[in-house]
Amino acid sequence: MPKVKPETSLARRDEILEAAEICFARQGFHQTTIRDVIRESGLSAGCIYGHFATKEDIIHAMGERRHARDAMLLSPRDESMDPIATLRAVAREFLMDLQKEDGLRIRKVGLQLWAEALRSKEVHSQVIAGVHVPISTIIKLLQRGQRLGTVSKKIDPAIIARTIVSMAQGFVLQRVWGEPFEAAAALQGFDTLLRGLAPDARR
Amino acid sequence: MPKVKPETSLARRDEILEAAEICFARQGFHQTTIRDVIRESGLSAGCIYGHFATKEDIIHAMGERRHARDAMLLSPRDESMDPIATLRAVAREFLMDLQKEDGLRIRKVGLQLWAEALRSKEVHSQVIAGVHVPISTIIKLLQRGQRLGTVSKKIDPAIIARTIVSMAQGFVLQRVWGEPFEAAAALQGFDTLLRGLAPDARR
Amino acid sequence: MPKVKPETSLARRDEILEAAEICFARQGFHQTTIRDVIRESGLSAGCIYGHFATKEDIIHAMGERRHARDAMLLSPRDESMDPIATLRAVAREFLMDLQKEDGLRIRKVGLQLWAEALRSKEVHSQVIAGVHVPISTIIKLLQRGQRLGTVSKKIDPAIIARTIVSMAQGFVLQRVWGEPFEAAAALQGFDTLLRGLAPDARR
Amino acid sequence: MPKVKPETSLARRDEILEAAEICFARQGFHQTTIRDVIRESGLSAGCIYGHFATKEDIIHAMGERRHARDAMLLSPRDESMDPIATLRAVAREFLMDLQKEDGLRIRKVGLQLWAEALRSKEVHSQVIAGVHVPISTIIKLLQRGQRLGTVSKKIDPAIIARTIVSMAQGFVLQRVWGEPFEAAAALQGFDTLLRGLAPDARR
DNA sequence: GATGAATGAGCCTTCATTCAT
DNA sequence: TATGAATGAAGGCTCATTCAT
Repeated sequence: MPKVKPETSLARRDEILEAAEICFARQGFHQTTIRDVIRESGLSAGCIYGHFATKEDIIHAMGERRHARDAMLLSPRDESMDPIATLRAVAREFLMDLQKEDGLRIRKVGLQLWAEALRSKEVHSQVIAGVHVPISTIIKLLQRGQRLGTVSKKIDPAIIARTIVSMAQGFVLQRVWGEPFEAAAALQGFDTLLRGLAPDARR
Repeated sequence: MPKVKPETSLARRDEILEAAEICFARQGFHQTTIRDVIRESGLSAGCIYGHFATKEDIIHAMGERRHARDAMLLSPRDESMDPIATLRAVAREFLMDLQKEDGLRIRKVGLQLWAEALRSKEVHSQVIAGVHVPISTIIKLLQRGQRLGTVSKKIDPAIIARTIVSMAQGFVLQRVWGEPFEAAAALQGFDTLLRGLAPDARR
Repeated sequence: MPKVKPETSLARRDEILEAAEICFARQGFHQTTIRDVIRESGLSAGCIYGHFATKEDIIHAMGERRHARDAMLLSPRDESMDPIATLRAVAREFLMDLQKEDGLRIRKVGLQLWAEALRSKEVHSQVIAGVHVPISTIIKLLQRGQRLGTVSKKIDPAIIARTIVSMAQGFVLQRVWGEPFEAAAALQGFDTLLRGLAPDARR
Repeated sequence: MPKVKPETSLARRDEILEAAEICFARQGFHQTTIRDVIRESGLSAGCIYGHFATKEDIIHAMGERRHARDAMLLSPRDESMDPIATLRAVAREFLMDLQKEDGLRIRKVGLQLWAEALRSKEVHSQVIAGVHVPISTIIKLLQRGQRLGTVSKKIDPAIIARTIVSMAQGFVLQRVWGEPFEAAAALQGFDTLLRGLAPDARR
């Protein structure tokens, strides 16, 4: 559909997405008009429609962009480290990113996408795929922890992975709403959960 | 604004909200047209606008409705029970509600509201108020737990309360997306966190 | 069309017209809603539609009302007086009426009717009929003046009658717009015209 | 507000106003729908709203247009001529214009504006401004006439100016209603008034 | 007769998208 | 490729009118 060769000006595409992201974070998808994106980007309608077939298309590209950013944030790292420590490090990085201005902005768009996933099959797939990346990473870490004996063998890695991701999602919500839930505090909450993973934690 | 006397037929108002909820859950606020609500409710445009001044107004009323439902779900209960057990019971009830058809439906609308809170001052207030109800309930339970010695004195009740709420929010997200994260599994994850609250849990 | 016997409650009809007049003077016909009239009259929609078949009907009744008032204002008087003096007396009375609050109000509605006459055959007839009353009265006065020798025989009574009515209409316009054109000044202008009617006025 | 650059195609703006004028003269402002203007102009809704923010805006622009046309009609002319003769010439031109098809049409819209002036502050200002142009022109002519001795020193130029304008307004009314009051007849009436201005006209 | 909730046609306006330049 | 005026389907909302009580 895009009428220009993809490689010719990915820069232009990015320019558009950047402007769209600003608008989407500020007003949501459906309150953002193409004219808003035009104004924000300084480009013209024709130009935007040369790079994206529909507004929906821009939303999908936005989803990909978010996905890519997350994948980078949660990319594979030093496998020699202790799994629990790795988990904590990743969580820390994730939470720190939420403190930054543009980390927050993309999360606001992310929340829109979460809602949009209820309506759009395509966005739903993106969101689910996006969630499965950290889940499987965490599962692997927990399994390694169980093998190493630092994680209780009684817990189900799949369940805990989803639990951890849930917590992260909730942190995101409270952050984008501007609630006073800083990275340090969130990390304390996370640590409490980690404590519950210890092999001999009482019940 | 309402063109009919407020005391007349709150039932009619509810009828409209019921229809709107079905539409909103299915298509989102902005994809739902008043015509959709008209079709779903079997009423006329004029009648709807006799009870709500604008579409936005319907969204706000929807927010109140959700808020009310949550408050009921998390209403005060037997104070003689062990705080941790109480916490677990509330969590259980909340998760069971998510399994039911209309519990799910209202959560889908809730997700829309979470997103809407980024744009609308009014919805934002509602959402924040809605979140503060369980937070303060949980804080009180944790403080009682600390006094009774069943909860570690090292944890900060406010932080843990927010962490628990975060987890719940994440559970909701995964449920409304149709992810395979059932109540029982979610409860296991919750229990893991509770374990981390125990007074002598290792650090 | 009115569903109540006409003689039963002309008072109720008048009540409605009174309220409508207030609304019409304030907002014009088309900006006035039936709800406005309902609010102003303290009656109900059903009641109003029991006395008038349509909103258009109310406008027509309004026209009749205005017509009647004008006919009264310009009703036949002492025929023994000097025609020019009579003319002046009528003009004076007319102009004084315009200084009064409710005289002004009905003229505002009258202006709406003048405009409405362009669209509605029915209102057009009313307006024309309303204009012909003073015209024929004035023609008769001028003809008598010509017979008596106080009015130049060179002038055409029909033309001067229309000219006088034109002046009066213009006075009304400026009054309803709130322009500083008081009765006394208008009367001076009128006198200047009368002077031009004198049998030996030079040219 | 305009979504197209203001300098681009004033012609298009005029095209819209032309179509609107036809509709307004035929049906009045409030009976004219945007659809009517669309049909009459052959343009689209979007296009019209690219040039005018609201329907009200079109009405205001219409007022300006009428104002401009009047100013042109009554524009300054040969100052060496006798003031009374000038006055008569202007009146003549004005009355002849009323005989023409489009002169009549714009006067019909003018009548709507006169009525609208009761409701709209903005239209009111336009109408008043429009009326003040001829008034001040006439005042100056009369004052010059008084200096030259062709106009009685006893009359108040301001009052007579308003009187003359009143007469003109009344002529307009009768013309737009289709009354048999032709330019020649109206001019006779006007002459009668002028006669009353002569220095030695009897009192 | 009176009430007022309900009706529904239709209005003004927006906005995603196209296309001649 | 880029531009931006133009398109027109569709949305939110109003309001004259009806009718069961």
